[in-house]
Amino acid sequence: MAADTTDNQRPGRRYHHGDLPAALIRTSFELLAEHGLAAFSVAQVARRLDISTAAPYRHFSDRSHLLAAVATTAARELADAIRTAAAGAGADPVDRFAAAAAAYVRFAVSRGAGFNVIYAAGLQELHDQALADAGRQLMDLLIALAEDTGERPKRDRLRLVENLIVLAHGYATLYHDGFFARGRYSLDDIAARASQASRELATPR
Amino acid sequence: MAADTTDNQRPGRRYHHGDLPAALIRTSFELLAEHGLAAFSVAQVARRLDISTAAPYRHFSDRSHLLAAVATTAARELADAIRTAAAGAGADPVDRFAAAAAAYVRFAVSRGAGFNVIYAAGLQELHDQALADAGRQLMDLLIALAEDTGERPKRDRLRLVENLIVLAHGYATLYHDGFFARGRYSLDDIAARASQASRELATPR
DNA sequence: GTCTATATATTGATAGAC
DNA sequence: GTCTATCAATATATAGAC
Repeated sequence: MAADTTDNQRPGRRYHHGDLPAALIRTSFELLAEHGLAAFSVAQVARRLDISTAAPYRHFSDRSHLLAAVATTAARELADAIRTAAAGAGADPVDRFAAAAAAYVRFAVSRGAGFNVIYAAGLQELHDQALADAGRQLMDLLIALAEDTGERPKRDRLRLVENLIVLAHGYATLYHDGFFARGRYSLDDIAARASQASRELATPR
Repeated sequence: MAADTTDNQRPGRRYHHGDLPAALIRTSFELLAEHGLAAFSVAQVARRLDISTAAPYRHFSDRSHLLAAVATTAARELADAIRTAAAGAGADPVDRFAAAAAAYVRFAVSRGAGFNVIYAAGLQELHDQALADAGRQLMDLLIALAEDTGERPKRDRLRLVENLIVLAHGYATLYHDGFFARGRYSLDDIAARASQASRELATPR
């Protein structure tokens, strides 16, 4: 893959940052949204910030620890986005549940980070408490939204949460990977589809 | 990432193949199932086959053309698997539709290739006719299965196909990425969940 | 805290011997 | 058709100068 023109390393034009850790996390989101988790590299983050490739390692011991910080931020911001969407969807629990699915799709596509990053395989081994807590709170939020949609056995409630996650993540992933590109769907279209399918699954019958 | 112990390159133990192109495709599926599309490399395929890294390029001009051959095989075999599953599910169109979702999940997880590979962004630019045909036939099969489930406007039928794809691909992807690992779900559990959700969305209400 | 420079690994891909 | 050898990129990560 050719380097972005904005990532060219030009010695002599480097500069210092007031808050490099925050800048690293912010730029990581940009690259995740553009190229996905698989293509994420510390070196590319550094290039885009016009700093040396060594600089990030002063603040994060390795690639995984930077990604863990990104994942923690993502989990918190995603939970906020879902809370805001649910609050704006009114009083009907099914409306709120469906709004959560749309919010997930928009967040995952625009920021490049969803459950794949928050629960990424390599990050669980770090036993990062902040990440574990943020992930847990995100799950608890989704479970609460599912429970509100109707009386169900606990197992069915959990499966409803699972359905929302899979639908929203599936739409976001396939959209990012270009599967829907030839259909000329916009991000709003995709979010609406995930939302509608979640609504149908959540509606008692 | 450390190389697999089975991928160690040991000069002196190399051998020739009767049908290297077929072996390359077969081994590519193995690596896709283990590490996913993002980690796929021609070099690793060669290492596992105990051949030089140059050998594959006698049969496929570059990485993309090898992947296109893999994707074409995947599309055909996936369509076969779905046809077989539908045929074994009986006469009820909803049963057949649900069986297709389960078949997709099993295929995508066990072979490492689903819509993400068949419709991978980089492969569309090759304008490979065999791949395009195989992908089209796969889609036509899913559309036919969706149409059989009930009278619907064309737009709703297409969205039902889309829902199946997203659900099945989402379950397969998140399972492969380890999201369901801590829940101790088996592949059969995951396939059943994708199937059940597809069934609910396909059931007229 | 950031830089330069470096060590090491892996990749995609090619040239030329056999 | 396969091998050896090699090149240019790119990656992670570290040592030591400033």
